[in-house]
Amino acid sequence: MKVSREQMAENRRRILDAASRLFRDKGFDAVSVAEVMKAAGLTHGGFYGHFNSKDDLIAQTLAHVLAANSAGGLDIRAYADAYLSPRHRDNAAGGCPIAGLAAAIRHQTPAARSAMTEGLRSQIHRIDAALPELDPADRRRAAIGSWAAMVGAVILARAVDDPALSDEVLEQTRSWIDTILAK
Amino acid sequence: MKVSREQMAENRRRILDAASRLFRDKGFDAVSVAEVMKAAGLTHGGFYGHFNSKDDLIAQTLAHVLAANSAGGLDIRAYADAYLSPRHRDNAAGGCPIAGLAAAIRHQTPAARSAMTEGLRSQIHRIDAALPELDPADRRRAAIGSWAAMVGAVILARAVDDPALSDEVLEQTRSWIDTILAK
DNA sequence: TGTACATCAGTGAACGCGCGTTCACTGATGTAC
DNA sequence: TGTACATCAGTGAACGCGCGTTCACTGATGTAC
Repeated sequence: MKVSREQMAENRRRILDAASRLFRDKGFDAVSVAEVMKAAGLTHGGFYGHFNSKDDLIAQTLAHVLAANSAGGLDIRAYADAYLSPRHRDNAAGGCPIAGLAAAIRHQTPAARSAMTEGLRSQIHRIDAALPELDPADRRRAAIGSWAAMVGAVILARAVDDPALSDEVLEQTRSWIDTILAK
Repeated sequence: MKVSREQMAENRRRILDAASRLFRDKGFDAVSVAEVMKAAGLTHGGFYGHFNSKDDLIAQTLAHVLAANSAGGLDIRAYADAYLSPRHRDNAAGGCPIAGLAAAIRHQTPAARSAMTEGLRSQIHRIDAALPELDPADRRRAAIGSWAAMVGAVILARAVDDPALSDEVLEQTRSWIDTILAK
């Protein structure tokens, strides 16, 4: 049955939020349209009233979640600590969409790639802005280098089945970045 | 028709080589068993004479390709240059299986995770051994930190649709690692 | 060494299943009067 | 403000397709004599 305009807007938001968590948790391919709609409290048939296709959902979900994650300034030390924590590693569904989905973007549509590119650009800019003590050239290099290390460490820590090695990857990367940024 | 024992062993090797390239290029889900067999010059029906399932193929392919990629010592500077080159970024099919597949391992079987864990362990050890000028604690930290940055940079460079940003991610990460290891 | 035949790697049609997508239908919304 | 009705968001059955997997069959291999 028809619902009010506000209800429809809220349903759309719930679909995007559910998709965002499910995609980060299980990957694009392993999540079905029906699963997303069920998690949003709807049935699968209504999906195409909101999106043109699953690919469209993927692109819009990325834009949605990357916008939400790129707000505000940050304290680089505290940010790296939280990013490289076991808590973040174990919470892919609610964690950084770049760490969770960047590797899968290669096989997605141009719209999805474009959303990821803008998310990465703004994230690098945020980290750059959080390193005021460095001069501009070093700053950009440190922003990109430390961000690559953070993303790589979380991906590797999540891939590994040995908890000790997984913890070590996070801890050593955190310590490495700390040491360098403190130099 | 039946083939000789040597031919069968070669067929098995060709299946693993084809799977290794296809998985790195397109991901586990996007490659079908039939596609792998065709790339190996066989038909899909014979697949189950070599492997128990697609999951079994994935696990054995990982062990196969990670073993091939972990042989020999390395010169860290030259290795980082090649790893963080546009050539490596653009050659996922023939490139590092950790950069190409680590993020997808989370959703695979325990056997596949275990193969990836051993591959990562041996790669960290190789880099560690390539840094003899550092004392042991710094060495391990530098090995893990720089490896995380290399893997992260290649994944990010492959995700991005802007060639200039993609090149910059590689170049700045290379420069960052160089600067640190030269300190 | 030569021959007969049991073995078994590879073939290709067929299966069942889950997926993305479509569509006829329902009934609450919200507008025209 | 109240009423009649056109609109349309959501429902759930159904579709077609590609996938992983199975299986009866083929014919070269390699062993027993």
